[in-house]
Amino acid sequence: MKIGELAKKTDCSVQTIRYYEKEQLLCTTQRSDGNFRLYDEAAVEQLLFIKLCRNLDLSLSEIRQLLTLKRSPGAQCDQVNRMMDTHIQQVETRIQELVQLREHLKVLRRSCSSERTIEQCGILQTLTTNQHQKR
Amino acid sequence: MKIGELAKKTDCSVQTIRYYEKEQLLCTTQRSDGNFRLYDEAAVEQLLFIKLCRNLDLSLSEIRQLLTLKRSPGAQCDQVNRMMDTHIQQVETRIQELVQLREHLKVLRRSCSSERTIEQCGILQTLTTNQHQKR
DNA sequence: CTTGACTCTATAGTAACTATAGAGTTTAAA
DNA sequence: TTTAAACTCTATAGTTACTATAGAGTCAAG
Ligand SMILES: [Zn+2]
Ligand SMILES: [Zn+2]
Ligand SMILES: [Zn+2]
Ligand SMILES: [Zn+2]
Repeated sequence: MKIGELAKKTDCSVQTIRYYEKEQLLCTTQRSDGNFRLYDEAAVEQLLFIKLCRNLDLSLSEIRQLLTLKRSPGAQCDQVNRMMDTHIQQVETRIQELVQLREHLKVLRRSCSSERTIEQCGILQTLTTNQHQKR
Repeated sequence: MKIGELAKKTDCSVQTIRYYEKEQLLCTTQRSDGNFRLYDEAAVEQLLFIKLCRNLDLSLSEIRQLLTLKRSPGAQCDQVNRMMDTHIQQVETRIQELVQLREHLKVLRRSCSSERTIEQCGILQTLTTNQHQKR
């Protein structure tokens, strides 16, 4: 199949597929007489694997590692598991950062109501005068 | 004061300050005879304001809008308030996405233990065989 | 008068795409 | 058979908010 069909089957844009090839996530394929890329079912599988990983927010570099690991089926699982653990930890940290941020934003938001002018704006005042003015 | 002192006072890198100038978050300043940028206290204030906004994850474009608004003190607050509301909503959404993602990752992680080989890896199997294999 | 610390501009790199431009290829209808 | 539409190719630039150079100029102290 040609790249357009692969794109449709995997719900992935044509440019993204070419990008993944350049980034070594998909190996270079056969080409037709007219220099069009030709793919088989294995390519569909691989691209779907990549998409699932991206949905888990794994980076392209991490996915590249996973693909390499898949090619040595006798090796131990440790690396895969460690990658997952690290990744989960990062997501956890990010969630906590965002929860804190949300609280900051909500407090700030409460410092203003709609009927004010910019001059009286509680939000802008807080952001401006915070620690460094009026002692 | 020169750019290095401003950088120290605001805990902001010299390159970032120059970048903010290019992006119109800081206006172009006076220059010394030797073409060095010269700043006053107002610049310190403004840069600290920008930093606080960045800590709230506001984009440079949003901050640019806020700075513009600050310059028309008679106008109404609506725009500021609307920007905050939108921003809070985005953070909320992102938190929910990440919480879901975390659950996915945890389930996936549980499908493997350390003593396995890649071939038996529950994680890789799940990612590979998901919907599209085995009917 | 030279050394070192500072500053200047311009350019490239980061991550993971997305969006062109300009050219060639293939398929189908007219 | 011509021609038009639809597809594909490569190469390049843009996105965000910086960071990191290179190569040159400025300034103060010793
Ligand atoms: Zn990760
Ligand atoms: Zn307000
Ligand atoms: Zn926002
Ligand atoms: Zn495993």
